[in-house]
Amino acid sequence: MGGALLQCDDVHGLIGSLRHSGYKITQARRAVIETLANQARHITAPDLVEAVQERKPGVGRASVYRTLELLTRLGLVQSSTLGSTSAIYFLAPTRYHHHVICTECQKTVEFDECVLRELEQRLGETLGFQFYGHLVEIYGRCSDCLSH
Amino acid sequence: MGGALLQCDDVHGLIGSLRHSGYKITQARRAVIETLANQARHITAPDLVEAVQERKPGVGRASVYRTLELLTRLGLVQSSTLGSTSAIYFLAPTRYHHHVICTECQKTVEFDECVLRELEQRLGETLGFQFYGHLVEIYGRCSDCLSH
DNA sequence: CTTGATGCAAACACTTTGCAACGAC
DNA sequence: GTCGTTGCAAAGTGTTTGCATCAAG
Repeated sequence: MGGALLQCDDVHGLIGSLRHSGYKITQARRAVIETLANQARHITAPDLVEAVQERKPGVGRASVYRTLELLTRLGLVQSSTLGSTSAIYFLAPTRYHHHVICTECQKTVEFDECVLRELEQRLGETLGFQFYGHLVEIYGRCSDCLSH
Repeated sequence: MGGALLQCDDVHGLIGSLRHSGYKITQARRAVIETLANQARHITAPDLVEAVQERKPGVGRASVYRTLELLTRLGLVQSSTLGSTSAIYFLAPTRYHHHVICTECQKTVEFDECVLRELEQRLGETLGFQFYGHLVEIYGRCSDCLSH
């Protein structure tokens, strides 16, 4: 299927990025990247540890966490918690407002515009879901961090 | 400012929902709800514990976690981790695809459509950000769970 | 060879649970 | 008065760190 090619691209691209930034391409890092690229979907760190060790026994827990930290710092991987270690909670939105987040300094800016209403309606009809909210976060680097 | 009114509405609305569902309105629950409504932004559980205890000393850590679990189950609060206890990680999207998530059975459906490109461009210009990705998750209940 | 990266184990942080006591209704 | 809820403390998970060793470049 098409997925395989994409995964392959992902793996090469990520490894290239690491190498280009001067990081060594180790067995542990390679295994983490391959495993991540293999995921259809989000994965938690503990699940990733398990999956990585299945693919390449002997890789240590800590290396998985360290690789995750590295890839996130380089912007190659994203987490849903803005760098904090635990989940983030927020009131289910009654009015939609979302966040623009600088992944370097964690500065955030709210924006109110919601472009998802129409999409939500359409998806709901197609999939038979009843929706009550959504999370939209846009990641980037702010002007301050860009100028460093 | 307008925020205060909104917060007030939030608090009353949430407490009403709880009461309506037959849950008792306790000091601990009230403190958690007020604190949440007071947040400009996301908050992690540990930070929430601290903030709640500042507002109302004596409230136990466990009650904060239990209230968070309750509110999330009722759809009044959302977390960014889809119910899992730890952060979720994913490759920074090169092609945009997002997820529709049933918060009851955790079933997810991908969709490719991305309506955020234009918004992203506009926001980038306004705010001086350079973006490299975004997270979009739409929460609801799937047809199976709706029919139970 | 050199030095960054690793695996391990111990420390630390976060979350959940059991239970006696309490307080919302 | 009843029973759902609480606070506490202990147990259970998840994450980070120090350090001797290893292996990528």
